[in-house]
Amino acid sequence: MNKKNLRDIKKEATAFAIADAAFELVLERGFDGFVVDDIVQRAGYARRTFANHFSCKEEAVVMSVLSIKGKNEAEDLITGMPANTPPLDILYHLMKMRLTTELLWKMRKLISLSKQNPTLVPYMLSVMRRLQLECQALLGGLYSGRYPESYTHILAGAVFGAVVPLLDGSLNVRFPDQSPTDLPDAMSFDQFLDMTFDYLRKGF
Amino acid sequence: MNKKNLRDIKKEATAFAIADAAFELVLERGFDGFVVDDIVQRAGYARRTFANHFSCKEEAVVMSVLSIKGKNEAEDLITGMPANTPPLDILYHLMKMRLTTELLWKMRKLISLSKQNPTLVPYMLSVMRRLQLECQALLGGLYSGRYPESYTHILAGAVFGAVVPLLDGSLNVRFPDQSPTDLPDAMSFDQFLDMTFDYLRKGF
DNA sequence: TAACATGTTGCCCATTGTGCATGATTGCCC
DNA sequence: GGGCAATCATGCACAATGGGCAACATGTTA
Repeated sequence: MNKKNLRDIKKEATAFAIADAAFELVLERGFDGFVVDDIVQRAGYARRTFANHFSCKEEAVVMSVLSIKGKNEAEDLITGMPANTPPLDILYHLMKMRLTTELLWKMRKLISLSKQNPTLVPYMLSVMRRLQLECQALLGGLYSGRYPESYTHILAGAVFGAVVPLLDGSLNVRFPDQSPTDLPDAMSFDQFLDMTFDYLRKGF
Repeated sequence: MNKKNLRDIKKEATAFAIADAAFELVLERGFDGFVVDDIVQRAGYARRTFANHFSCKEEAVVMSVLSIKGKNEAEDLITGMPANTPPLDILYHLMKMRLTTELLWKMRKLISLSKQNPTLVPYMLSVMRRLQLECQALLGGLYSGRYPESYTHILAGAVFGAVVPLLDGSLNVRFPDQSPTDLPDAMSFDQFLDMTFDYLRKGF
């Protein structure tokens, strides 16, 4: 789609190699337990290369959630659906496809890290927005002309905006990797998603 | 409400003094045209104090939009409305009250600055989230018990999420301080807001 | 294959982040 | 009002970071 040059593939690979190393380190030592040199040493790159891809440690740590490959599957799903499927339904399946168990697990880890390190929060929001732009691009390409551009943008914004409250942990939601017995009074992530889309479908 | 100590008031004052100085400088010289020392020198504080309030230059620059006082008026508006007003309508008036012309003017400036300096984007998102949390708190306090907490959170998330697409300038919307003749084919911000709430009210 | 474009690296240094200690200001309780 | 506790602003010192520049390595294109 957007990436095809071998050069671009390698560039993306180094970025994710560094980001993954950063995520490993933050799990092992906590956010204050390592420096940029530790990241690039583990990933096998130079410190200067780090600055070519990320503006700070926070960004690298958080970007690792995007290294999870759910994008291609999402594209296949989209193209396989009836052409008259409403955008909201497309987006529902897109969310369930893109927000894999592994991605949500990483998210949950980053959420708990954000409690101790609030500097992570802006970059968490940034990652959510990246996911949103991905979905918008898929939606826009599929519905080009049939819906005004503002419609898909507002819809995607509302969907992701509704999910963002999970970032501060204020909602009692159990993520897919958590045991139901751990959080007996929490609703599951799937239930939360269904409820959210129900609101959006029927109106508030 | 949450702030009443003289100490807290002073602390908030220094933060906004620094943030306002940062915003002045970014308008005068562009984001790369000044350093933290320039900010604190203009505001009359020490560099160490800057670090007590902000984690980086980006954060200081964008936080200046929150220095605009629209919060108290918003609270008064809320308490003056009928008790059975639906949350969506409350939120509509809250948005029109809180997103003043001056705030939107600053936002537009920061949006154009973000084109040249993408590092600003995460902190722009963070500011939007701060505004969202403000509104959630007002809503939550007003409706405590009558609606589930998840409802107000999802609603506020959807509303602000729908507004966020304005941040990348992908939507052709004319801000209140712009002349209609400048952007003949753009919809006004008020029209955009009305359209957004119409979607949210009736469902997608 | 040759010219070109771009990613990676090392070097260098201005800028930044932060732990710690200190004085000044404010909150609180008697 | 007086005294103690909490915390804000500040200075210092030093590690950590960001980014310009130039060299080299690798992919791209004609």
